[in-house]
Amino acid sequence: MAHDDRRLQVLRAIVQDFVSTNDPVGSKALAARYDLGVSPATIRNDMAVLEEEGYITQPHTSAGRVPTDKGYRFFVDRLSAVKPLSVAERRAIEKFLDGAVDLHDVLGRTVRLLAQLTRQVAVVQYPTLSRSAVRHLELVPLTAHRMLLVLITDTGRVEQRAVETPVDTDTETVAELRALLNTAFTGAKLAEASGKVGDLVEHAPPHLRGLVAAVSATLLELLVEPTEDRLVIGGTGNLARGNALDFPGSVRPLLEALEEQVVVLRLMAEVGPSTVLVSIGEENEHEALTGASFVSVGYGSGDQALGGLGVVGPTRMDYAGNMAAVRAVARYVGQLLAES
Amino acid sequence: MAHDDRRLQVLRAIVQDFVSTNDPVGSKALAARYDLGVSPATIRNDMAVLEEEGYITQPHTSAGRVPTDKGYRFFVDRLSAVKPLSVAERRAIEKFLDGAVDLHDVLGRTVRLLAQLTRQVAVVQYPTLSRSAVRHLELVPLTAHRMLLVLITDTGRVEQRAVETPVDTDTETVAELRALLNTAFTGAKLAEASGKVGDLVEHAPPHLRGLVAAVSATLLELLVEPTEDRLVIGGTGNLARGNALDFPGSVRPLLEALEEQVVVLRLMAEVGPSTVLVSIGEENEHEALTGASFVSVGYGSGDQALGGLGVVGPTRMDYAGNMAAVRAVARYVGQLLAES
DNA sequence: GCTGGCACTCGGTCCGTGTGAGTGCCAGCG
DNA sequence: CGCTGGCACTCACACGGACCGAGTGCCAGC
Repeated sequence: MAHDDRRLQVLRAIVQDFVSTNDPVGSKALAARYDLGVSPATIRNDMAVLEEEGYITQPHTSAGRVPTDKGYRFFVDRLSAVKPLSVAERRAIEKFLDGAVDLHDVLGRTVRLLAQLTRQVAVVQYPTLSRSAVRHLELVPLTAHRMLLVLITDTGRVEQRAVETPVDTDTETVAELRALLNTAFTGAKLAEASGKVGDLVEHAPPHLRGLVAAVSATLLELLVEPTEDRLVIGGTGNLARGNALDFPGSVRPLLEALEEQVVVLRLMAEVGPSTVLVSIGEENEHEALTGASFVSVGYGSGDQALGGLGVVGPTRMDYAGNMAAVRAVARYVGQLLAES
Repeated sequence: MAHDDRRLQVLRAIVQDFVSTNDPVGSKALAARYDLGVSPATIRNDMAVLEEEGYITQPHTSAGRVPTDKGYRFFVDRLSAVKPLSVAERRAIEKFLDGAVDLHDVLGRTVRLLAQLTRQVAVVQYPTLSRSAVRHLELVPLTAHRMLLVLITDTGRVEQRAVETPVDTDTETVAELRALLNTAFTGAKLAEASGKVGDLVEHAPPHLRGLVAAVSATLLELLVEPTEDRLVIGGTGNLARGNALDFPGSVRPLLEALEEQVVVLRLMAEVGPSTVLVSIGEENEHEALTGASFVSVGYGSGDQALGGLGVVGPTRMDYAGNMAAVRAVARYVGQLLAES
């Protein structure tokens, strides 16, 4: 019915207006700024219904309406068209990311780029180890009973750990060990690698078995642990930008939650490439994020994400724009990593 | 004279009181809380003098006094005793830093530790490459004309860069090249390494010369560039903690300056180990930091610093405590890196 | 089912007042 | 000569009432 239809247009207008002005929006202002073809009084009726249904609310009696989390959710799911990026923006992305020299640099540029495009806090996850493949394993002898295990993945990540060896080793043994490891693991997805470890130890020549076991143990640690703790964050200054109203209490818990990383990583765990995930206000499990929204997407060349990236901002954010920016950046990053 | 002496005690009391209460401090409160042995009226006279000399100021006519940057400077230089850390704190430091698995982890823990101890924003610089020594150089063939150069330093840093080779290479050539590089560079300070590059190219066997040149060029890049862009920041949530008065405008420019990294790195460039550097308010060159103070010190085993670490906070901070914390943490980090 | 009119609500702002912390100055005291 | 108590003065800030205007809900009429 034209009836319901207009009501949704009213909701869309409210969201758009509130996002751009940060003022609760009243019926009169709506009628003036958006061409809804009806009078303020009619809009008021629609607003009353929308409020009853929980899509909007009034901060206080004589103020305009503000979208609720539910309102934003509806807007994101049903009312917002994907906003294609301008040519200039696409070019900016390319230009910004080109010339990155290594993974660290790529992610650093990415996070700055995202923060700049969206004017929000940007987060970028390092490529998960479990979905990367081993490019090379290197052993560097430090002392007779100590060596450094270096893992280089096809996504450009480099991880390292010291290994205490049970027996003294000479360079020759190390070379042998290195060859053994690389034959076994090079090219293997890290997720599969964990499975191979047992095999390897079993089939290792007797004089190396102890060493292989020690190194494998460390390698396993490498595969499991650090997936947790790698996140690049940027644009935190944007939190202090908008109206103080954006974040009810203060930005402090939010900053702390971001530094925790775990919180964000858990959110990112759910994203795949191609589908942009939007988590709005109260939908976020972590308390510190209940006043914020999170827009994220996975990046990676294949169908499985290597990692996630996204932005965090007030629920009052430009969802369409941020979703577009996040998706576009993820696509470029995916390409970039596939190339290298 | 007892005269001047008391005036300095008054200044010290003002700083201490203001730091802990965040209220401009009046003559009466001073007389009550600190045992200065004189009446408020006398203190008022001293305060008038201190104000004339520029050590304190009144926010407005009928308010108490607040230290100026000059006042803090005097306090730091002449009035504050180094506050030794409690045994519990020392133990906490040890406990917190032990169990770090690699450099990234060490620095991550350090920054969290510092932020927690001081309740300020903490910054930790990665060990400068130029003062580290080469532990190992690794070449990983990617394609026939592309390889990855990995530099591992004695401080645990790992840097990598892709190298486009002018000619196709096979594994044997790569092995030869690797051996050549490691004989030339292993153990060398990176600062010296730059000098050796020319020599190496000249004396390289003819069939490798092109390769050596290409790799060396990349190596040089590695030595120069990334010293700029490595900084770990933590505890930014602490900025939003204290009174809003602490940072006049907002915390935004400060957050942005911190993300810039360059600003902080320039400050850190000046620090050596053993001497704690304190930069107060207007003393900071960068505009965004003029409302903040910066306490930093170098860390490293020898007499030259491998890098710097420190905290950033409002000029109204506990200088003695922060200086002690920063120094203690730097000492532990230095030890930790020397061991590994 | 839309519209214009109308009474009502209530947060924000402005303004005048009171209050209290803090000051500077001064005369007197040890 | 320096310290002290007293005193008049200043001024930010909190409090409270009045006013204003945006916005609402409701209702009768088209």
